[in-house]
Amino acid sequence: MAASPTIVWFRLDLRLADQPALSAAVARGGPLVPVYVLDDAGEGDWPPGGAARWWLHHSLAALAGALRERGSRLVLRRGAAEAQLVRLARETGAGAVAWSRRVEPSAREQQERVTRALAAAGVTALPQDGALLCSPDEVRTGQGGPFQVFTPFWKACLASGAVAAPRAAPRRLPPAAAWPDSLALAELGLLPRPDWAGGLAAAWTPGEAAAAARLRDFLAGSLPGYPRERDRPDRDGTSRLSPHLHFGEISPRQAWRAVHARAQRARSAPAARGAEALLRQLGWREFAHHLLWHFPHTAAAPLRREFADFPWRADAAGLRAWRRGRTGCPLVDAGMRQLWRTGWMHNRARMVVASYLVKDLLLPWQAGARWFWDTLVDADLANNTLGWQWTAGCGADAAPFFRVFNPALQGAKFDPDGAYVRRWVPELADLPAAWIQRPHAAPAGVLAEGGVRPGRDYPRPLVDHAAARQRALRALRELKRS
DNA sequence: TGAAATGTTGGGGCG
DNA sequence: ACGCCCCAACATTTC
Repeated sequence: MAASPTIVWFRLDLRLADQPALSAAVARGGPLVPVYVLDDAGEGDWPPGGAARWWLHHSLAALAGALRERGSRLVLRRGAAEAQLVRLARETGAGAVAWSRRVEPSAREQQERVTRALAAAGVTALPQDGALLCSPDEVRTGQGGPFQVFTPFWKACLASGAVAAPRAAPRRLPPAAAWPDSLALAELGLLPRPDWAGGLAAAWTPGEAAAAARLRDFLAGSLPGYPRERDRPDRDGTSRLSPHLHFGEISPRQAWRAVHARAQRARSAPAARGAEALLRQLGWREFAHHLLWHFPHTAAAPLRREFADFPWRADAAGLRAWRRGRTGCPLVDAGMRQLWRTGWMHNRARMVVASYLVKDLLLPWQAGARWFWDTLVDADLANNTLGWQWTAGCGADAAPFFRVFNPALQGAKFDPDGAYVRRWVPELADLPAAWIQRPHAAPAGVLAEGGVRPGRDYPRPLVDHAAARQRALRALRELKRS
């Protein structure tokens, strides 16, 4: 008897190569029914934000195209995943649903609802691992608990066994005998209206093929210089793989193997160091997912409970200025405007703008996390949570709260010519490098020459950094006393 | 995956 | 030649 159809429920794994859910479905031997279900309610407090929805639209388009090339299709549905999947199983006679596990709290609840609904309908659930190198329950401390410090976590991860070879994409996918109804992609309503996504489209190409090309380009060019260049927002030295990894257009193990292979071929010390540095970044992604799995409350609340009472300020105008890149602090504004325009921000700039919001403005990290969630194409709940709690000093292995970034010094170190600021804050472009990171302190003649009238062409600083730093340290002492 | 304050050292100018 | 001071460079401590 021929095997019944299998539904491949695509989630954050929008690829065909090294796709465990797809492999599991193919292994069952029957026809495949690939589906994507847009289930905003199922994402709880964190449905994808505007930039991520734009990405998702184009990634789904790419996936649908790749499926068509293999004789299949992508069915699109909207609504509660459990209801849609059960309905689709009835429509197609599917006997099983395969998917890739996720670690986000809402996604876990959604998985449980789906599993129950499928069981009730007599359909087999085939959940798979594959979004991570180290499944969260696989690595444990000596005491058997979850890790809370990166380095031992990463060591345990590396020691937990060789990374399996990624699987190639199936050449042909057995089509359904009769295709069920599908929404048109546009009906998902993922594209912004009015269309503000021009900057995103100029900066990015979503989809599995583009992800592979991005990795190839990075390996061909930037890998040896990566350890130093990755810290320079004025250079193009990062991998830019983050949105591709978030949407699963490339698997961490594909990236891992490619980076390793490239470093071995090169047999050069810089390439080897570059490979190690990039893999370490993959490690932070693993660590973030490990933490969100074991501490699901941390997307909203600090991991270190004592920080729940931190005396944050309320300052709507300050928050607004930060969001729009009008704080009067050039490196912060450059980062925030790069984010707004392209849906992405250089990691060094992320640390600086985050430190500025949390410590200079003394605003809650959750407000920053929410803005990043809405504006980043790579918005990922685990990574975003780890990053913000790291900055705010309230997370696992976090920077101590008293570690306050000085934006002008960070600018001098990592954007020494001011090229990054010039690019994203053009009203400062004619200032000399010596003053571009702190125009508020520049002599009047320098400002006049550069065509900058403080408060008119460029905002005066919201806060004086030295004073703001002292205020932040006072707030920390206040917290410690209570 | 800081920065500022504070401490130490050592070379050179100078009386 | 010597002691003294200055200060840059570096190290350590503190937030």
